[in-house]
Amino acid sequence: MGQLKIRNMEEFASISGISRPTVSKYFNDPASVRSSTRAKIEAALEKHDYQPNVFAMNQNRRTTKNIGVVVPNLADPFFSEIGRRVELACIEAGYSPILLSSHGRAEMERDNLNSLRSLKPAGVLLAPFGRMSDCEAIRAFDSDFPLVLFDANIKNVGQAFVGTDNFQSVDLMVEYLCRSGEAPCFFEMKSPPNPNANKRREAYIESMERHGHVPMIFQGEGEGWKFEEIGNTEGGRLLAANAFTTRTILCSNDRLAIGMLSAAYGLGLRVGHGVDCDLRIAGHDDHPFSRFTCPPLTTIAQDYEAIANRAVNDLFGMLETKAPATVRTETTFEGRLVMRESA
Amino acid sequence: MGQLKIRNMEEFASISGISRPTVSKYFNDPASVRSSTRAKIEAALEKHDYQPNVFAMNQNRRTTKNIGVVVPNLADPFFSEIGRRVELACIEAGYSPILLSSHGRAEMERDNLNSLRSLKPAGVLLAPFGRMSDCEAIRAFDSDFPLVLFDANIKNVGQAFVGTDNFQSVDLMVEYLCRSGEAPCFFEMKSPPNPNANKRREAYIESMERHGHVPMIFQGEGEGWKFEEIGNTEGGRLLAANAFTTRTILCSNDRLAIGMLSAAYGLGLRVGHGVDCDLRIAGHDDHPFSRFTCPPLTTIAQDYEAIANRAVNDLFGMLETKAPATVRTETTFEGRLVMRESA
DNA sequence: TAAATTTCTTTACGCGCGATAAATTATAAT
DNA sequence: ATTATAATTTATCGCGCGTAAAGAAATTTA
Repeated sequence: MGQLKIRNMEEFASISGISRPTVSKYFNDPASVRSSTRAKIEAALEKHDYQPNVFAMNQNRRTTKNIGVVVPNLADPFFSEIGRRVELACIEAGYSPILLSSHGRAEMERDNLNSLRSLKPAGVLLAPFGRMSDCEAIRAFDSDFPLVLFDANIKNVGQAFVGTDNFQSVDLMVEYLCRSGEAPCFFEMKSPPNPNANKRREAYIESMERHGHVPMIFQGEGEGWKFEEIGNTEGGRLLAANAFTTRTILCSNDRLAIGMLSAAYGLGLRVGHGVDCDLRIAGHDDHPFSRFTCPPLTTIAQDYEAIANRAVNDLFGMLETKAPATVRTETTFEGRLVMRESA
Repeated sequence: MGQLKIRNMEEFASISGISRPTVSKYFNDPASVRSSTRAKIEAALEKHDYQPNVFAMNQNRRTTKNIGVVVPNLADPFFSEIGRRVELACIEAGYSPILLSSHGRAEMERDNLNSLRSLKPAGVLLAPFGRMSDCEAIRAFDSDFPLVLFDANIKNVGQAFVGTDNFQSVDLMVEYLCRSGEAPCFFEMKSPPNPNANKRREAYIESMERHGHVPMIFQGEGEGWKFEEIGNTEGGRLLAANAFTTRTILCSNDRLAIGMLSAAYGLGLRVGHGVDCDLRIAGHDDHPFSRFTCPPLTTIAQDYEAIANRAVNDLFGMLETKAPATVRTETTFEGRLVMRESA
């Protein structure tokens, strides 16, 4: 690397034998300069490892290379997984992702968006809380920055939405459960903090009716994001009271199912699809630990990779075409049935 | 809020009736201006919601308010949990945390540190990979920025280290297991990616010998961070082969234990401390899901909150005193035995 | 080879703020 | 009221880079 410290672009330009404005142009877009000068710059770059001052760049550029990525809760493996992929896709595309978690609190989502404002992001990928969100704040943000929603949709907010088709995925599970045994009860939280819960309930009802069954919905008390605990205590209570009307239970998400599996184990109930089993439990999301529950959890796998990539592509598409206000798109990917032993 | 848009500090200063340098001083440290002028500024602030340009501030300030927080893998609940607390503690103290995950790859740890360089952070909190890390890079970073290590220690790197006392915690578990039954075997990965694994093995050996037992160590093949899978396949293989020399197994961490619990379930082995049980399994870390395994996992709880707070305090302490090179401190917190049903 | 085109250099200015010195004013202490 | 001290104003510079305009140089086209 370099012997002398390079303080600024001026110095680097003179060292590389190119004028500063041209060097500036290079860093903005290497393809915008002649290949011979590009070669000179890159030769100098190898010898002297200089990189432009980020703050000065961002202050003066019309638009930064910052991409905000906001998720409701990084402690939830679903979001840490999808956040990870989004982050990497942004880096790949030459942008600087800024990953922010709202730690399960809607007011922090608002704060995060406000923090992002001052970073003048080129665009933002947001997995909103949904109706818990400060929708006004999000809408305002939408009108100021390119915004793409993922995981949870808000009507007419953002230039695009990318997520999983809950109606398809839940129907897939209901169909499988019905075909392989009893029709499933549905277990969820009474006031769920996560946005897809309502969609899944509706999808369950619709699917059950289509299959000629009466929907059977059971709700657990409890607030916040402690799904496992609620699945354990509330689900366990219902199990112990023999409240479920069939011996097959579809949980609104895997974390509830994990809690309920634990409760079933404690009650000495044998979960699985075998003839010697007492009940079947299924989930939704293919949580990273669902493969290792006892028994392993039958669930719906969301296509993390596809969702992340599509969301990023949708955003970058509008960034590059600079399309001001084209049509808002909604893309949903199908869930995949993952058959394991619990149902 | 404001009617007219405020473009810069100059405008805001004139609106609030205070000179720009004083306003600048205020934003640097509100306590540094007289209370009467502070009141004027804050009055204007309420009416016109202005905030200084972050990029201009960071470009010109000697030191920014940025704090880098680098963890090996946000997908691991341990790090997402401790990262979360560190993040919040930084915000509380008026700094801007920048949370970066190295996604399980040591070379990305290096990249993350390099990215941070250009953000001129006031300080950095790093949970390093340990010997997998590019120690040279970390050392170089250490000499350029205030650095505090947490979770995993590297000799003489960083101004401070904060973590859990593995010797105490493992000893606590070994003692409990010995007193309540057989002495434990130790299960770990042959080449573990996480840095505390070696410490825990050594601690196990030391503790076993102190208790008059011969250490019995079993190692599973496998690379990377798929602990559950390795615990499941490799641990399951050892269980099936009846390879463990006692019926009590202490796993190097909870995620391995979770995998092994799943394997034991599949093998029809009854895990627990009851007289009717086939074996006992214990872990380490009090992973968020350990309460919901089947059976619930007996483990060691690390004091996340204390570690996070202490690490942040250590860093901010040296930031404020501007102590150049005082004594390097190492702080370890004790682990707490969490007795559940698995052992 | 000359003309047309692209790319580069030079020059100059602006971005929004931090920092500082000197002059001024407000507050506290005597 | 007088002095000492602290805080503020005024003025001016610097940070590192983006951007624009005009002319020079290199490249392509005719």
